[in-house]
Amino acid sequence: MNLLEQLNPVQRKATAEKDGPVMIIAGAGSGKTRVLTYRVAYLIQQSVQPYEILALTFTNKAAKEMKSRIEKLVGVQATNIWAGTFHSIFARILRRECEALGYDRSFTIYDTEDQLNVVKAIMASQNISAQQFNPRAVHSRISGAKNQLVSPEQYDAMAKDPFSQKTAEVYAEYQKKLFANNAMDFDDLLLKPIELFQRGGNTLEKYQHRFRYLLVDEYQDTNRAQYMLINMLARKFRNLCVVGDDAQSIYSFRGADIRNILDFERDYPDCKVFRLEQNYRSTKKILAAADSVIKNNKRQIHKTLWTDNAAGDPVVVVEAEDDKDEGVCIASHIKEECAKRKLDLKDFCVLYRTNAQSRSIEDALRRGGISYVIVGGVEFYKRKEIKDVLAYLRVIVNPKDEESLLRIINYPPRGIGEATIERVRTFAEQLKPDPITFFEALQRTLQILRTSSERAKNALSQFISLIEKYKGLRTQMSASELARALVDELGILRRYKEEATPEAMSRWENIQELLSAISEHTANNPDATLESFLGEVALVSPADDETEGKNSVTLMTLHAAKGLEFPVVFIAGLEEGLFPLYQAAPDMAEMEEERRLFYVGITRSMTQLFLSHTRMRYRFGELTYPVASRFLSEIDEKLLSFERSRGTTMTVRREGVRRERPPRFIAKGTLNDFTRAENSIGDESPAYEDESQEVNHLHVGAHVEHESFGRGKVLQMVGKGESAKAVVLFDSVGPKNLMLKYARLRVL
DNA sequence: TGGGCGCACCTTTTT
DNA sequence: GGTGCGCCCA
Repeated sequence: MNLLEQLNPVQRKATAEKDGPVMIIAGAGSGKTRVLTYRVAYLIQQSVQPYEILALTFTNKAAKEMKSRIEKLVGVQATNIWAGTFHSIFARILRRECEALGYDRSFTIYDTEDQLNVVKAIMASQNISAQQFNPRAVHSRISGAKNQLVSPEQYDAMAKDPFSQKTAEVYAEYQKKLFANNAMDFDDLLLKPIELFQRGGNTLEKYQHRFRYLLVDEYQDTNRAQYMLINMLARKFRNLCVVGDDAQSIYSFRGADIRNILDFERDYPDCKVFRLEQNYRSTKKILAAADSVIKNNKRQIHKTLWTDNAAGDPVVVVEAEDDKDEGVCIASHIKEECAKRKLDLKDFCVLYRTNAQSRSIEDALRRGGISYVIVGGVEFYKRKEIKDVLAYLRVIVNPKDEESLLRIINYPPRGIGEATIERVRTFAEQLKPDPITFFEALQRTLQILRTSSERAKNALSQFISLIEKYKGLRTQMSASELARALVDELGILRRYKEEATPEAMSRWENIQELLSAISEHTANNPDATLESFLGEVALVSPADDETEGKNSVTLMTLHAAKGLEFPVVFIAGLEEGLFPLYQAAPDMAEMEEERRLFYVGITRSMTQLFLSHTRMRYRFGELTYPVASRFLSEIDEKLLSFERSRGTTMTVRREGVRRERPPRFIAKGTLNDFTRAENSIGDESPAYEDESQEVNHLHVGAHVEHESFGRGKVLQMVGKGESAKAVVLFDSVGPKNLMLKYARLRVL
């Protein structure tokens, strides 16, 4: 098969430029992934060994997609290519090499929550007031410093104001703590390899030879550390191909440095630059809209996107009454377009700036009977019950992981309280300067703790033997068997089952799902271990979830949408303050990034684009009256058609009451008064009374309908009178615990 | 020691 | 509107 014949002239040239530095500026929808995959296939065709190729992406999804597309072109050889996210590739390298840096191979990867806990613990131990200095802000500074390759010492030297000085103290301690815990955070996964490569010896050379051909996707989103890594690896053979689009750089909040792409030609004066400017995705009007927006940004690489596609329909701007109405408008447009253009639900996607916005849209879709999937949202592996079980597994694998140890030492409750933990701490302190891990301290405390209660002592010794037991079992059982045995012994599932509340039931299910995930991992990988599972889990993102195959509307944040395309796209919440999002005064650089984000959103769309904003929106629990986004006025008016909803599409009776009163009412009091008054209106309305009567006839097994959750079955009744509750298993959302007083259930 | 309740703060966006 | 944290009581 001649690969090159299937490409347009520029794509072909970019693909066939086998050696030396290459930069491909790939506009939205210009076949970027195609070029990347063909390039890899071409390299292999030109006798480059697959294992000599390293392809770096930002999401697991992108890596997977690339791999499977390459496999289609070159067959099973593709499995030998190293393709993955920066974090997963370098984690893999670190597992092999970290002993040179003093870590064990079983190091734990800390997620954001773990990182924040460490910061909080350090601040507490250093008597830094969490009131005065926000731990989140401290953590974010630390992470920022790490991304910029600023060491604790350097940070300290630059710290002028009190906040920075405190941060410097915490930063230094934080690094020590993580090392002592044999743990790395996300930033370490990039920093430590740099450290490793800079140490001298032949490690760097080894990997330079190993990865003779480097490809980097989304180069515009690389941060300082990633930039360093790429350049270190590429220095020897200079076969570096980066692909990116400065107009789609949307991760500077995470340390991405747009200069990396803008300065590539300076870094590699002999580089070949190719521009992919033909867009194969969108209609002329959509492309023109995107262009009219992005040209308001000052700093960008010049390029002109064009397309042979049809002119297409105008972009529709929808003004909705409020956030609920916005959802309803979206739902009705979806139905309408579905019928008119013979589209499937999977052809639609709804994008928003913040996750919080999904709620009202979900409600509307649910009521409209439109099935949907959310990409992202609450991450499975961040749920409490999952993190609890994972903490056990982590401690079994890496007993130095104090963070996880503290999480489970008294979970499930076994009578080891703060006092006992404090006693162990003091004991460990006494042993200075001979540092021992917290787990070792626990073991030794047993021998010397005479003062503490017999109960605490027993609890401690049981806990320790439990951990020891499973550490021993690791060699005799598969990861999944061990996890099942552990969960069983802990009685977590039983506890949740007995609790029988909807939350507990959902937690129960999640743990089951976790166990299946471990089984699946064990089944899929011949050399699967607990470590390999934990390592993988630490780096998955919710955007990696499989959503394909389901015929549903896709809901996600604009950030999550990068790299995807849909025939019909809705972008919701185009209001000043929300999109562009700002907290304080909007700053120029941030505004340009917001604009690029909007550009990314627009260019996801193939044939139809809807942009919506509202006249009223609930934010932070309060009603606000937003102004339409400046981005809307940046689009050439000739490309737009306007539409206004009067909100009459709303069908629920309670809203009917509210609509008669709104702003006039507010003028008389504060917003809080309004909120309260509004509730009492609802509570006293006859419609509500009627329904609550009906509820009295509820019984277990009854089929009911809820205004937003749809149909369900009553599993359990709890309490009486005012505080009566029902556990209802809904077809759409699963189990829910509802106060009968408020939930207006209709018996079917 | 643990659990329950009420309040404050909140929210970008993600590996 | 939700979650995490701190306080108070059994």
